[in-house]
This record gives sequence, structure tokens and C-alpha cells, in this order.
Amino acid sequence: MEKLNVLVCDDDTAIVEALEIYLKQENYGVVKAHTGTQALKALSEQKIHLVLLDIMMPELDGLSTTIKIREELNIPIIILSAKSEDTDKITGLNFGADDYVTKPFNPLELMARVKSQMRRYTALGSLVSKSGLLKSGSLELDTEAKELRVDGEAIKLTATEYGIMLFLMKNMGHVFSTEQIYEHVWNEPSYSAENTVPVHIRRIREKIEINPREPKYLKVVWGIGYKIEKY
Amino acid sequence: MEKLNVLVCDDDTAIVEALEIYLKQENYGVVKAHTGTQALKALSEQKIHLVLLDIMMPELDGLSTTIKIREELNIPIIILSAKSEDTDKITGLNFGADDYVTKPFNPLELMARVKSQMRRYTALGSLVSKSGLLKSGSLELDTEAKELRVDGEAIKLTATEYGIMLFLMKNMGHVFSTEQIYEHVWNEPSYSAENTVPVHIRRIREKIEINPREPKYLKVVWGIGYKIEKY
DNA sequence: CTTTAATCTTAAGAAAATCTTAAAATTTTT
DNA sequence: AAAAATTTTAAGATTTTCTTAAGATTAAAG
Repeated sequence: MEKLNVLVCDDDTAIVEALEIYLKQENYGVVKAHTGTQALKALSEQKIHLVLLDIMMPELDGLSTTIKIREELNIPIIILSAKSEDTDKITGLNFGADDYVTKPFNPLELMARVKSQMRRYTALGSLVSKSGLLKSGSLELDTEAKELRVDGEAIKLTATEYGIMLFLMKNMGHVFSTEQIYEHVWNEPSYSAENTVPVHIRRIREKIEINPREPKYLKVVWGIGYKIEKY
Repeated sequence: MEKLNVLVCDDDTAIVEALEIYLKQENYGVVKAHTGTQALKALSEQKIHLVLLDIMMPELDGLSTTIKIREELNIPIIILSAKSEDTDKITGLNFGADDYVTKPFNPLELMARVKSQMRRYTALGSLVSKSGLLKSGSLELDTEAKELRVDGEAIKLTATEYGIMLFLMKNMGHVFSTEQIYEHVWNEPSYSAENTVPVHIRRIREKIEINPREPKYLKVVWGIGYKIEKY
């Protein structure tokens, strides 16, 4: 069973770290952020299954962040806040949050709520990104059908190949080292310097590139890593 | 659009009736119960989409009821209670409730929470659909007659087979894991790695595919799941 | 310009994971 | 009680994944 990742976003470092401890105890992966912008970036780069979001943050506040997340993703969001007035609760929930906990909170209660949301989440498998289509030129990744299309033609990918393409296409143009690719796609903390990522890269190239020797989409950056070229 | 039904269960008649008014305003169908036993009975007899459950009830209390419901169904449960101690909250959520609201509550907040749970529930459009015809090429699922047709020819499906086809065809083109299929079609919270979904898939293929070895409609995506191909 | 070291590409085969299928056991319905 | 439907079990087929290792390419140094 794959690990479930929780994104914790709060400008108060102490809270983030405390939550990290509790979440890790429950065997969740933890991704930390301190601003709404950071949170959105993390969401686009990594597979996140639930978001714990502070409402009072500098830069981009929690509610705006919630709205932005909802435009893209359908994952559970639990709002954390010092405000406890009813009106705020309603606002949070109606903006697309799934639950609302007021500070100071009992960490165990929060864990119970996380678990509750995760149960629903894994049950419905709603880990589906809404748009469903990631594009670069005539390269399209359909996250619903879990297939890749080149010039409209469907190409079968294996689960790992799909995972790599999903990661790279979500972050189109950004170069990632083999270690980074491995850690994100396999969702494991380390990569023991094996050759498995390059092998998968080659496989994908064979499937999607006209001439795998001179890749048009899946490019290497010598000494650094791989990326999907933006078109 | 089919109406979504809420089961309200509280021994306090006044509360049930108040909630009924609010829920009807939001266009939910309301089913009333005053004991846990009545609630269970209602659940087995009618299509209920969410449960509001008082924790302090004579006969069969709210938590025990929650457990019993969870053994059978995977619908959202919101616990209502006068107790507001943390320990109770935790207990409620861990027993399978999805949310917890303490009395006295603001009805608007409760409505927001109901809406929030319903949003998740209906996210995949998994249960609500206008009865009619779902089509993919020469494959037609008639949800009124509850029958499947291939090239106009009616094919008999068993209840389970029909359920699987309904789910997959409602979400045509979308790939689902066996776990997801199981949880949706059986409406149960977990699927303990058994083989029953693949067996049903095979049965369906035998009935609808010309060559079950090379399915045209019910396709596998290796390592990920199954889907109905869009035509 | 040549050499060297680092990095990437490619191939092939072994191991692991996943899917298919058949048949028997169980449960439910008729 | 019989029939039908569903679930479990388990073996075989297939596909995918990983590892190894050799060859090719690139960047940098002499």
C-alpha cells in the first residue's frame, strides 16, 4: 500500500513541526509549507492526498488557497484556524474545504479527522485531477484514461511509465534528477543509485519519440536530469 | 437530478423536525428516525445518502449505530451530540463517522457540513444519474430497463455485473482500480485484496466481448485498473 | 586535438508483480 | 431442494520491473 501524503501549511513553524510528528506516527508522509504559494507549488509537484491549511497566513491566505486548490484538485482540505465564529466555519466549508478545526486543537482529534477524510478519500478514489489533460504540443497525458496520446494516437504506458510522465508533465519544463524522479514517482525516501529511472526513460522514449536518439519531448540535461520540453 | 436523501435520527422530536425544515430548504429528501434500530431499518429499506445521528439515544446509542452502519454501508455519517469533550469526538470519528457537531449547533453550520459531505459523495457522480441510456459505440446500458445491449441485442447481466457496468459506464473512459470498483459497486469501505472483481470482469467480458481475450469494450490498464473504452 | 572521466543509452535476461482463467465452495434466491 | 449467483482458491500466462553490464556520448583537462 502506497503511503498517503499530507501537506501541512501554516506560517507557524512550531505547529507544522508538531503536526509532522503526529502525522508520521500515523504513518502518513508529510510535506511542509509555510505560505499558500508554497502549498500550491507542492501540490503541483507531488502526490498529496490531504491538505491541512491554516487560514491566517501572509501572502496568500487559507481561503484563497482553498479556492485555488479546488480549481485543480478534488482532495480533502481541512482548515485550521484560531477564529471560531460560526460564520467563518461556514465560509470555509462552502469554499470547498471538507472540515474545519479551531485552534487550539487536540492533536488526537485532528488525527481522527484526518483519518476520517482519508477513509472517504481512498474509498472514492477521487484522486483524480479535474481537468484530466496535460499537454505539451501534440503530446497529451489523459489522467482519466491513464493514457498518453501523441498526435492524437493513444499509447499504452505501464503504471511506472505513467507515473513518470505524470510527474514530469505536471512540472513541464522543469528538470529533475533521477533521484528526484525516483523519490516522487515511487514515493520512497531514497534511491540507491541504480539505473532503473534511465531504463524507464528509454522505454518511454521508444514509445513516444519518433527518433529516440533525438528526443523531441523527453529531453536529457547532461549531468542534471530529465524534463519534458514545453511546446 | 435525483434527490439526495438524508436520514435524521434523534430521540428529540423537536430537533428532528427543525432539521427537516432546514434540509428541505436545501432540497434534500428527509427520512426520520428516533432510535438506532429505526435508523438501521430505514437504511436497509431506502436509498439514503447521508446520516445525521444523535449520540445519546435510548435502545441503541449513536456510536453503536455508527458501527453497525459501517459494517454495511459506506455513506457519510455526521454525529450530533451534546457532549463536547474531545475524547468523545475522537471515538465518534474513529468508529467511522465522517464528522461531528456538538449541540447546540448553528443549523447553518450543520447545513454547510452536510453539503460538504455530499459534495465528496457525489463527486464522481457515482450514484446520481438520470435514468436513460449510457452508450459507447454499439454497447448500450439501459438504466431504465436495467439491461445491456450489444449491437441491439439484449444481454442478461446479474445484479453485480450490472452494478459494475453501471459504475464503469457512468464514468466511461476513466480507469478504476479493483479496489475502487469494489468499494463503489458493493458500497463497502474496504476490499481485502480478493479476486472477486476480476472474476466478475471476466464474466462480463464473456458476455459482451466477441473475443474476451482481446476486449473491445472492457479494457484493462496494467498495474492500474479497468475501464470502458469510449467510442 | 586527444585523452580521460563522468554520464547517459541500450540490450538482455531474471525476478517480481499482475492479470486471466477454471473450478470448487459458499451464499442467496427461486 | 434445486438453481443461480457470488466468492474464494489456486495455478498458469502474461506483462512489467529491476539489475547488470557493455557501449556511446559528452564535458573537461591536458
